[in-house]
Amino acid sequence: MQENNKQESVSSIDIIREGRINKAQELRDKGINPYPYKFNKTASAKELQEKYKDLKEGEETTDRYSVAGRVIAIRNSGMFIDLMDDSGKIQIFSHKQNIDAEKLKLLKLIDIGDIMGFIGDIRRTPRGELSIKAVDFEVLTKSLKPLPEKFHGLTDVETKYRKRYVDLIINEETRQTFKKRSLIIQKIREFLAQRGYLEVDTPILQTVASGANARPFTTHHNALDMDMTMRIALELYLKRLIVGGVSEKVYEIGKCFRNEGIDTRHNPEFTMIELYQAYADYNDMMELTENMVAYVAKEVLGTTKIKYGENEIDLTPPWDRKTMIGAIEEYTGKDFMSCSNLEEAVKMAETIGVNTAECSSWGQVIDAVFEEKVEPSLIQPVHIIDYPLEISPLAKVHRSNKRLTERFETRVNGWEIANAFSELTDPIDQRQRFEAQALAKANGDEEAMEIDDDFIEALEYGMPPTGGMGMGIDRLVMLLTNSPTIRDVIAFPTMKNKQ
RNA sequence: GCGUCUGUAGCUCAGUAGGUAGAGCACUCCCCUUUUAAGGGAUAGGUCGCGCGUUCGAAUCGCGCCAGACGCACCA
Repeated sequence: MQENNKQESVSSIDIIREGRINKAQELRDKGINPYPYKFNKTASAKELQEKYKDLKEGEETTDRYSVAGRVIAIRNSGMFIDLMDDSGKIQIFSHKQNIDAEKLKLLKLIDIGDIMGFIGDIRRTPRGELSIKAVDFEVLTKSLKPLPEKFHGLTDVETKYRKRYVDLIINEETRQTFKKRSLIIQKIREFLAQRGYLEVDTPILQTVASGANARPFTTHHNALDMDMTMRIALELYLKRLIVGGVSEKVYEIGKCFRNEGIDTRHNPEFTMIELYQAYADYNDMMELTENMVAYVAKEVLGTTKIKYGENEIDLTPPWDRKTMIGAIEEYTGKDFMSCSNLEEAVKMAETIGVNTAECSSWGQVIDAVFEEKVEPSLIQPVHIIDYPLEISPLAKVHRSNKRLTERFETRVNGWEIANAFSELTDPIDQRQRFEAQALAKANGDEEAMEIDDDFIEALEYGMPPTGGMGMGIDRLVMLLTNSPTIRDVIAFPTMKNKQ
C-alpha cells in the first residue's frame, strides 16, 4: 500500500541537471565564472583541418591557436575531447604533461554539451587525428541539459522541429540544409543585383490582403482600433513601386502568411520572392526564372543536374515550354479549346474522370483537369504557359487569344515553383477582374481575391508594361537540398501547441 | 476536417496469454593516460502521452482526448 510520504519521482533529466548546476557552482567556488563574457578565438576547426591536412601522423608543431566550440564527445576521462564549432570538428588532447595539475582537475567538471575554449599547439596523433595539444582551457558556457546519444543522435521528427537547436547541434545534415538555404537566398540576391534589381520592403500588416487566392490571418491594431491582415502575397505593393518608378526593376524576399492546411509542401508562413521588371513581358520572365534557378544551383551545388528523391532533374536552361491547353491535350487527348463554355468543358472533363463539382468557369475546369491529369508527370522543369483568363485576375489578356492570359507557372518535380505574368496594367480591366473575384467570393469562394481600390488607383496613374514573377523560396530550397518536407527547410516550422 | 500508423528513462529502442518495466548511450562513483560510438566494474534514473472504463490486477484490452508522421481533402 502507498505511504503518505511517497517520494516525488525524480527523473534522470532532473538528476543530470542538478549535477550540472552543482558543477557550475563548484566552478564559481573556485573563482571561475561558468558563463564568462568573451573568448579570443583565433581559428576555426575547419581552417585548422585544411591548413594542416598534410601534417603527418605523430607529427607535432609549436603552432599555437585558441579554438572554441561545443564539447560533443569525451574519451579517456577527458584526455580526448571532440570540439565542434560552426565550421566542423577538432580533437582536443589534454595531457598532464602539458597542463597544470590543478587546472587539469577542472576537466572533471566538464560535460558533453558545454561550450569551451582551448589553447594549445597543433599536432596530429599517431592515429591520424588532428588535435590541439591543450596547455590551457576555459569554460565558456556550462550546459545543463544532456545532448541526445552520440550514435543514433536525434531522429524523432517532432523533437527535431520543436527543438531545432538540438537538431542543429546533433545533425550535420540539418546544419548543411540551413547553410545552403542561406546561400541560396544570398545567390538570388547576387543574381538580381547583377541585373540592376532594387531590393525593397513592403508592408506585412495590411488592411486588404490581396494578390493571391488564399485566406489570410487576421489581427487587430489596438491604437488604431483597426482590423488588419497579414499579407498573402507581395504582388500589389511591389507593383505600386513600379508605378512610382523608384526603380524599373524591384524585388522583395519575405514572409507571406496563408491560413490554410499544413502538409509536406505548405507551412502557414513561408518565404516568397517576387520581382517586377518594367518594359518586360512574360517571355522575359521565363528566361529570368530559368537563368536564376540555374545560376543558384550552379553556385550552391556546383551543377545544374540535381537529384531529388528518385528523380534526376536537369535545371540547365532553356526549359521546356508547353501551353496549358496543349499539355492537357498531350496527356489526355482532349482539346479543351474546342469547348466554348463551362458546360462543354465539364462534359469533356467527365469523359476523363475529372471531378468538376467546384468549377464555375471554363478556366477552372481547365485548372482542375491540368492538376489531376498533367501536373504529377511534370518532373523536369517546364513553363506551363497561357492560363485561362478566369483564374488569372492579375495577368494581361493574351495578345493573340482573348480567353487566355499571358501567364505561366513553372513546374519542377511536379510542384509549382514559379508563377508569372505579363502584368495587367489596364486599370479598368483590373477593376472588372477584381469585381469578378468579388462575385466569386460572394458565392462562397473563400479564397477569391479581395478588391484593392488603392492598387487600382495606382494603376490609374499609369504602370508601364511589366513582367512579374513570384517563387516559393522554401520549395526551391527543398529541391536543392533534396528535402522531402518543407519543415526540413524552415528552421522553426509551425507546430501545434503541446498541452 | 477524414483515414491509417505512432507516443515506454535525457536520447535510440526492446517488452510478457493482462501479473506491476528492460538494454545501449548519456549521468554518478571506481579502475584505466594516445582514444575515435575508447575500454572494464558498480550505481542511480520511469505518472509506460493524458483521462475514464473493464479487471483481483492495465504499458498491454475498450472508449475519449492530446501531440506527431503519412495519405486524402483543402491549398499553388
